Amino acid sequence: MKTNNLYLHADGDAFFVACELTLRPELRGKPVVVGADRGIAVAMSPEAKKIGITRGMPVFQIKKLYPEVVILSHHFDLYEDIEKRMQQILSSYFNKIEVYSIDECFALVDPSEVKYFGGEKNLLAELKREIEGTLNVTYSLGLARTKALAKLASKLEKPGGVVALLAKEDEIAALKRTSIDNIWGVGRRTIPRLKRFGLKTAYDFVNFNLPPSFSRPMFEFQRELQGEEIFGVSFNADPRDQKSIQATRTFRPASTDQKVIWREIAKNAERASEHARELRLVSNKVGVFVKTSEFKYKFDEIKLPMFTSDPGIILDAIEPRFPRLLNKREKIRSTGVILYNLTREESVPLDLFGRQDKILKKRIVEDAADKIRAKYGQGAIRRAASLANLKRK
DNA sequence: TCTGGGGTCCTAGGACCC
DNA sequence: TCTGGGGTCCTAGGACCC
Repeated sequence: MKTNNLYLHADGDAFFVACELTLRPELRGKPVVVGADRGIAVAMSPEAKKIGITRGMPVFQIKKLYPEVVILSHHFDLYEDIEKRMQQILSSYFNKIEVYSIDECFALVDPSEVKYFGGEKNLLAELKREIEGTLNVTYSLGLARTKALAKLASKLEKPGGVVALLAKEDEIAALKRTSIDNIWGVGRRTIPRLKRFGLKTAYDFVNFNLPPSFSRPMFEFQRELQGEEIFGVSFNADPRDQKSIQATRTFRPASTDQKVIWREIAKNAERASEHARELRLVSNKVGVFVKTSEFKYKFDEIKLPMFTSDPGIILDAIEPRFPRLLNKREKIRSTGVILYNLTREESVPLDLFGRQDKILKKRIVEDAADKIRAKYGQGAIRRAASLANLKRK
């Protein structure tokens, strides 16, 4: 049975800025940037884009070059709240939706639905009216035969665009208008490879005979753009199915001091394991990295002696391997800790000696610490390591 | 004093087994 | 004696995404 599914993609316009403006309407019409704490611009209002600010531009540079720009720091709770309400709106229209990221959703659109609204134009207009009326935030909408085409469609007339690609000729025109640099799934490594074959647009990509040396995802994105349904809309993932958790922080000034760097790693291990405990997940493999002031990464991976979310055990495992990430000459600007192989606590098999069991009991201590932090703030409790030095205990 | 932070999936190659 | 051909699991590293 051949169905004619359609896919909707909704993409928040300058989402973090738009969310901030719901609380600070007096800033509307001004150049506003949301900058990840003292770091780089992650979202820009159209006015800020117009004067030349781009994603990734360092905040210090923006301040210097464009003193008139308002720079806000981010508030993820607010964005998540608006995302949830967006999810509710979409759920009231469609049976199957997928929250792809904090500012993007997909929905599977049944053709009967389109009919019910009297055509795709009406459906999209109605949806847009409801979203913007309720949330006071604008989204660009794309409707097409596949996910990849819908995503391409929503990009075409950002911000605030509503683009339906139903007729074949519209689809072709849209592919021709999209540069090879802006294709979902084709990243910075692959773009130059494709350009070497003379490809310039998504249309060229769709009609290109990909050599087998390209990876599977590349073939899948290509077929999606050709109109073949490869990616379905998946129901929202349970956070407990998450496969990794990471915590990383940049610190200033960059340092070669082992104690300083270790303290940062300890803080990250605490934050990552706290997050794991919130989700009641445990890990048996940990990754640790440092980033030098030249932006060079050094990475190591360590198998843990058991499944755990205890920062003490995690730090004990990292400690002997830590010195080889450093050398005297290179300054370190940030560190990170990543927990892999996340497994639900309740599904971890107990080992022969019941060690695992003791670890889980030890969790109670950490839980108490988490509660205190929740009540009195992050600084209330810290492991000795993140306060002081290499010699813990 | 200069550039966040947090994720997923694929692949090639080695170990091991029959 | 002179080395086939699978399968599966794990790992490290790379590529992609927001």
